[in-house]
Amino acid sequence: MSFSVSTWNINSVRLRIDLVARFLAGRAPDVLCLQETKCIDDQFPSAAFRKMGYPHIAISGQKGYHGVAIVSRLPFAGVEIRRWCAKQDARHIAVRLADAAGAARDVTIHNFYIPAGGDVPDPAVNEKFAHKLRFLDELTEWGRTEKPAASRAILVGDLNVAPYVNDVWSHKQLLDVVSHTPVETEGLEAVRMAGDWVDAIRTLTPEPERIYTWWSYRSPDWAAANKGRRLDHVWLSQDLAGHLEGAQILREARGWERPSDHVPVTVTLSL
DNA sequence: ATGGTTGTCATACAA
Repeated sequence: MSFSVSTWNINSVRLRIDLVARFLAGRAPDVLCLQETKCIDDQFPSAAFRKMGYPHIAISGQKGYHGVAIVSRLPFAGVEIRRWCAKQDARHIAVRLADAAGAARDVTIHNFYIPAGGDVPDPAVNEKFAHKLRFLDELTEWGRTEKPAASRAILVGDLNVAPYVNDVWSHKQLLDVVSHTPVETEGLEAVRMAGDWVDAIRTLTPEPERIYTWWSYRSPDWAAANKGRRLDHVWLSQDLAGHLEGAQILREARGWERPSDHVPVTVTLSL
């Protein structure tokens, strides 16, 4: 069985439900993980997803900010929502796929939206950056103590860190820019190592090939300038990494009408 | 060195 999971920071699921429909009609992943849904659970467009063939829906929303969701063709056996850094932010949701999911049964999918961290990369003067670093530390501790990737697990999301040299358009120019500072890139690497996760995208496309999943709205001609960053990730537990078949970063979605600043990332496994 | 855009909700804040 071929199993596919996508992750997409949609920057308001209500505003861009037609773009989600276009993506699902074309790519049809088994599971889609969304970040920055920006609405409370009652406002989530569940009916539209059901109509598109995604009847299984797990939501952790909040008013105006953040918000994550997982929509699926395959049924869930359980849903877990965790809170981080002693805040109520909706930045994580996980599902376990049910026996009825066939070969994908018992796969757990964690969907994260790590704090962006504000503009100034100094935790002493920027509380948002301090929060981001604390979040990374908590994730490392989570990986070390709870072993979330001990078996059949996938971690996806907008991790808001471009960890490697060729995950940004200019390593040198972004060393002091939030998302690519050494404390963040080393922090995310610590998270990955502590959990024993495998970076699926970089396994298929190793450095030094450049990979981006996000282009700022502030660049007037994003495609020509191509000043992107790889902020969106798919990580696999070791036992699933051997089943990795392919990946797709849908760059063209950045050029759709009224786009998100992030594009969908899809990984396919042979289970 | 600076300002550039977007969404939500209310005219500020987060990204």
